Amino acid sequence: MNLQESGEMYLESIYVLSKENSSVRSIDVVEYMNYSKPSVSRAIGLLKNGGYVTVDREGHISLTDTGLGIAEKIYERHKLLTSFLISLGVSEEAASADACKIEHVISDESFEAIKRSAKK
Amino acid sequence: MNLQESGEMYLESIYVLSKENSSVRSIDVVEYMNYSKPSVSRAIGLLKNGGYVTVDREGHISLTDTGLGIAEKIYERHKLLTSFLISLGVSEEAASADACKIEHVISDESFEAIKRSAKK
DNA sequence: ATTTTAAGTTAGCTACAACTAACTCGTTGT
DNA sequence: ACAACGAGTTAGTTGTAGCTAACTTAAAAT
Repeated sequence: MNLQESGEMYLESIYVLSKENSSVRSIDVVEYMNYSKPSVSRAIGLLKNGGYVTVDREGHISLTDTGLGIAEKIYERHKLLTSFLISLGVSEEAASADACKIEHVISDESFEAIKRSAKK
Repeated sequence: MNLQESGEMYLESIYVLSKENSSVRSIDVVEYMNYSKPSVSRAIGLLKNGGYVTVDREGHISLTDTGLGIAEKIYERHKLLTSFLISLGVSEEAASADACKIEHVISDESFEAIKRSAKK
């Protein structure tokens, strides 16, 4: 199973929610992402199927090692790309929205280059 | 008709091909984008329908003013984002590939900010 | 104890955008 | 004249990823 952009968004959302709350259920993802319950249900099913999350009998969603790795990577990109754009004078809202798009499509090579340049 | 990312790619391709050759037909787009003939046929139909291109009875595709405006905008983004990434030490191939993704999703605000920073 | 609510699932729809197979139709070659 | 080829279209399929409507099931409230 190869993860699509949408899968990465779900993992990132679960990751962020995990940091804010003690447990994450589908309904939390529904509210956070503003998607319908069936859309989230289906997506979580795919992520479970692909070995990116586990769901216990109470519906608590946990990231697997693989899932956590991806979520952390995307989240790091999101934060860094956002602050990079802000440093160029972009508004917070636009920076975050654009980071959200770019984080899924940029190569490791380009991301690392931006990261290096931002560190200086 | 609201233009999707794929529509922008077609317009950009037609624009680039127009600069290289005297006329552009569907088959040229097929070869350039490495898509099937029906995919290109359908896409050109949509672009024609949306007022982005015209096609004469010999199959020669021309950009309308609207289509040209979009193509130029995307192409400018492509060039600038590519050279921006290259200036950060990214390889030409990765820079171009990433620019190709980012050019469709970045906001005007962020693009202008990167443009300003690249000019210095 | 029964009703109501919350959470999740099933079924089926829509849109986008690629694909193959097979067709038309006009130009070129023999 | 007719076969072959090139360009384009039609029909139908696939995959991704949203959606609504309607269902199940378990927990909470009356």
